[in-house]
Amino acid sequence: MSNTPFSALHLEPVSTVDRVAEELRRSLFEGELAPGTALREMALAEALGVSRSTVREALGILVAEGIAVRVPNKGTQVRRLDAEQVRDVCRARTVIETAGVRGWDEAGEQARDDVRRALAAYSELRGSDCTTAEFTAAHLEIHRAFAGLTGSARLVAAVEGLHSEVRLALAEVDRARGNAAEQVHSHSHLLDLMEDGRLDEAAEELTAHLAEAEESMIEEVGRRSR
Amino acid sequence: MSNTPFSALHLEPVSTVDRVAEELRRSLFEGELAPGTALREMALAEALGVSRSTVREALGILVAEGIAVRVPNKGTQVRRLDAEQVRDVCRARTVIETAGVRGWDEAGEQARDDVRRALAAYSELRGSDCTTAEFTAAHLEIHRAFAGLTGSARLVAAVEGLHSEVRLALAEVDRARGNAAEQVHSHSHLLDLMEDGRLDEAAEELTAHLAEAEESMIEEVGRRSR
DNA sequence: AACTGTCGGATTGTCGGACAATCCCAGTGT
DNA sequence: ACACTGGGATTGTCCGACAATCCGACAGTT
Repeated sequence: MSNTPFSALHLEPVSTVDRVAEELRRSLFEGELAPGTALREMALAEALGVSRSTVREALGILVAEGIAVRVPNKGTQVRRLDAEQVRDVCRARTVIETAGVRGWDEAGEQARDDVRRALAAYSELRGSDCTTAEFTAAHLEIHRAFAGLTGSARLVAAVEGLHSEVRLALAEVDRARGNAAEQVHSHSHLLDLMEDGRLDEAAEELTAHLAEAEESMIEEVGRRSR
Repeated sequence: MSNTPFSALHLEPVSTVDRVAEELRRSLFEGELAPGTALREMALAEALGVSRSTVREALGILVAEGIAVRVPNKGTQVRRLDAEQVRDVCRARTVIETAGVRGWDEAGEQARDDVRRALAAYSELRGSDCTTAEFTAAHLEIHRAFAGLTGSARLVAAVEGLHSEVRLALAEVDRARGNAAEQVHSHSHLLDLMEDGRLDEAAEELTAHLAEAEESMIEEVGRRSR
């Protein structure tokens, strides 16, 4: 392992395509672009001041992430989630995240600390003014940390993809914020259980938590489709 | 649910990009392109008789699937797996596939039958002449069916992505074929356990099976890097 | 000899334009 | 009410171009 004094340095490359993709994500999660909206390549290119090729590549990324769908010769549009798909997402989340929770003991100290940090950041965020999207992001960061307990970068990546879809379904929903205090308490309780080594109880609690989230998401997509 | 007499019909659209991506996959899994090989856009475009744009988009797909990596301004190359990454892949597989096995009872009859069918196809394939890649594909199909038991299409997709990396690591390995009889027996035993409702034992067995696979994969990538 | 600066070739990232294939829709005819 | 037809819009793919960046070689400095 190379142990130069610059090991911690890292420069992330940001291409135009990346910026376009990021801007689209932001717009989607913020709810500016409703599910089902057609993402025309030309229109986006002109709006963003880039070429069609660039937009096209960025759209490819969104499709790969699952937050947009591309129908051949028809175009790309913001993914539309029905109840069945929401169930699918939540089932997948439950599998991965509970695996993480159950692996608390074997997880590295680093991973465990990620959970604590994410929870702390989330509870501090409450009250301060921030976008709904930002609030959701902080919440999902906790669940990302749960996945991190598995010690598998690929499972973390998978969960991140699932979270993208969650954010899509929750875009512009304020109700998540309404019971913020309750949410913080719930997660904090979850962490306590893990710290106490009561992992099965924690997994059960997490499953219930996700089921609850699933319910409100289904309710939300139902409201939207009406 | 629309129940027309044509419900089973489905025409998959195959674009040039798709064909290029598929051809690259085939070549990778067949071991013609070793890990670390640089995938130059121009060279590929000329070799395949398509434009650079098309190749570029296809490469983007491979990158999204995780079987190639793109370094900005440097290019795309076949993913190189070290021991740590193989461990990561196998950990992820274990989490998802054991979840499927444990969910045998709740899984639909359809999903359970997929497992039986995949196993049957695998055992029939043994002995007949076929590519190593085809053999591996049939084997992984069983594991895909395990993931299918979770009832989540997204987990299945995740496992398929993982399997792509597995095939990358196993490219051109004949040893998987050597103990084919043993492999078939192992999976068949696994299915018996599930049919008997001894799910915990099955999950344990699967975990051991995957650990074994992990070991031989690590051995393989070690041999290659030497 | 080790380090630094410079140059040229190769490759990528992004752009603009082009054109056929395909799709959607409205209008027409029966 | 249904089938046909034509036009406009959009995508899929191609081509050519150029700046930015990277890599290796080579030369210069201490």
